Amino acid sequence: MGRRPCCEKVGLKKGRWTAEEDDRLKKYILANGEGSWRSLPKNAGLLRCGKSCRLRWINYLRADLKRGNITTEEEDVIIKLHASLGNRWSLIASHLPGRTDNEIKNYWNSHLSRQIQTFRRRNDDGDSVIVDVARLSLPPRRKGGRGRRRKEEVEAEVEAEGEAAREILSPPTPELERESTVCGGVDDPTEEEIINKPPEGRHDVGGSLTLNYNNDVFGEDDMSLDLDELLTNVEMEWDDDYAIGTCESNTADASVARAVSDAGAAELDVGGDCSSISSSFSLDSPWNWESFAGGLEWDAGEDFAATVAESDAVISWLFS
DNA sequence: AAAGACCACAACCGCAGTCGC
DNA sequence: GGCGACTGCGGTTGTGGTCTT
Repeated sequence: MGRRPCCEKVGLKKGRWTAEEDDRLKKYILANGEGSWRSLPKNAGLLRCGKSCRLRWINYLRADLKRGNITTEEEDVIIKLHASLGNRWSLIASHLPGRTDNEIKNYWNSHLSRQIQTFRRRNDDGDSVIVDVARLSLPPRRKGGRGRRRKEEVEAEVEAEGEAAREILSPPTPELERESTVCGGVDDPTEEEIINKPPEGRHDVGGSLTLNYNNDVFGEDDMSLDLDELLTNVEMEWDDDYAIGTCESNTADASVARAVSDAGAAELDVGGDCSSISSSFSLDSPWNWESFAGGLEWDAGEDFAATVAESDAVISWLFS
């Protein structure tokens, strides 16, 4: 026994909407308001499924939709939110006025995921435990529901999620307690080398960092999240305009994204199922571990108090 | 100029959450 | 509490336009 179709499909039209259908739907909704999608097609004189009408209105006909390409700023927001929220397109869209979840989903699938996939590397012999720290504190997904939610409910949810998103976008910078042997055993480049070296070529940097999370949620005093594998091999490739970060990791779902600000600062995001770590640094000066760690920011979720107990890096510069 | 490949985006489909009866 | 109706969401597919050969 199959599922009952969402609406009677016999005789219903599928495929692209015509201008006349758009006009009819738009006029009906402007006159009668949204909702009652099941009965809407019949009342509006459309040979379409109610779901199709809803999609058409939400993704195309609504007056508050923003047209045009996704801007760099919007792309930045999408990358950051996706690193923390995953494929929760509607939630991501709620932070981009005038953009729909479908639009963002399409943009991600056709642009961003490919970019990121290009720089993603996997190490098949990894057995690291995946701890999705950032997502643990998120509210559960809400799906469906009959009728409209009360306005207060919606506002409260948007506000709560907005707070979370703001924290993700600008997390507090933790105080780093660096050990004295940060560059142990490896010769740093001289100041002259740094000054004279143009921001191009290849900088290979190896480092490790351990973060300890005080975790009351799991009833453990101290849950250690070892990021050694995550940051074992970070390679920076310089371009005229931006830096691209790649990361080799045993963590199955670690990913790296890049973002560029107008000021010329680059940002390396290490996201995915291992919390979210990012560091900003200027392209005007050569990249190094100190500047990366100095600008280190992360989002550990509101239920977690994150402290850096140990930070340890072995650095090597290989100028090509 | 034609054919095939590729890409972007619109639209569809099925699942799942919530509500009213 | 069970069930069906309704709706929102995310994955997937289809289609038209553009680019490449």
